[in-house]
Amino acid sequence: MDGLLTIGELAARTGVATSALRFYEERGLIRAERTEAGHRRYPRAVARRVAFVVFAQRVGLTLEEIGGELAKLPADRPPTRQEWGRLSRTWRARIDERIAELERLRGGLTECIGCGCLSLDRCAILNPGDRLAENGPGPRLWLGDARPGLDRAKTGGQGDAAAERT
Amino acid sequence: MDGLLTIGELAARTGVATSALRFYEERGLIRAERTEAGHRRYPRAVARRVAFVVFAQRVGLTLEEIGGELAKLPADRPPTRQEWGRLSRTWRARIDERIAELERLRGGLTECIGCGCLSLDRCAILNPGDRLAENGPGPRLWLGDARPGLDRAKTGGQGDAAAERT
DNA sequence: TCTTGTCTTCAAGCGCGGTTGAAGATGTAC
DNA sequence: GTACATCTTCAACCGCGCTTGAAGACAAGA
Repeated sequence: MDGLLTIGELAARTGVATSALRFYEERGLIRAERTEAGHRRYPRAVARRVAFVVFAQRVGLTLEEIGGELAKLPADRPPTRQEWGRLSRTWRARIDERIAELERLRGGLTECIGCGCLSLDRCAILNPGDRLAENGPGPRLWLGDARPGLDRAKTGGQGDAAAERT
Repeated sequence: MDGLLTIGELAARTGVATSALRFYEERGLIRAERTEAGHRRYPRAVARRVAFVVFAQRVGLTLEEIGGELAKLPADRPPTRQEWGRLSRTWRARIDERIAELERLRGGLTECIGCGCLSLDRCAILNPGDRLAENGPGPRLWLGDARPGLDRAKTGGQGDAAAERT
């Protein structure tokens, strides 16, 4: 044991299933050395990367985005303070955005919905500025498009999804 | 026009694609009357339900959960203050939880990760209490299981997903 | 009347993030 | 040397939240 972990050991340490680890590798998020027999061997630093993936997912990033972030970090050593500093600033911003939105929604629970105005036309929360009908897609406007990625509670389909109505 | 909307009109008003509206109907979230020819006709109140769905998705509920919530509300009239009061209390709690988690994660950006301890074993944020390895599943522990549903950034698979490692 | 647009159903497909299972190689403990 | 656990790849499948497309009915204006 050169400080190298088998996939099972890494799974045990990180709490991430082996199938997920292989999946992450396929997606380029982590990498493994191989034994002669073709078995994966993970340097310890990989555990940090896996932890990073889990953390980032929890924050609300997609695996693709996480891959992009990971590409900025060294694969084989802990990141420097500076490297982390850059990264965490971006993340912090995204988290703040999402929190702000949740607070806005929470406010809507009493102010807008509570007052019965969930009738849509007048509702500033559900219908921010009446740009709605003109804009095309639709739910994307409130749901995802404005903030592509964060929480990705619904970046939904794939293409533009330009709805059905002309 | 009895105050009844066609599916296209409802789509235009709500910003939700007709395909999604049919999908919601299939899932029991909304209902439509039918013309002789079988075309859908929506009472105006349905627009409120659709708005509700969008709002709730944004908060982070699944369609199934939203169906449950909608079942508690009248289909044909605006909800009373009391009805809204009950509902919004539960929601507020969920939003608060999610915000709290995001704040915790944000804190981790500097306190835990920033200090380099993303080495997993000592990390209080990634590894809340070391119950991790014992508990079975794994990522579910941090990711979804604790808070089944909210934000559902990852309630992931279906069953228990008891990983691969014994 | 004819054309164009909107509606219907039904089946299939997509992106995401994996899991499951089969078939086989390898490693380890007794 | 023989079990039995762990590993490999590969293909298929899952749940979620829809979208897309085909094939056909219906509606409204010129």
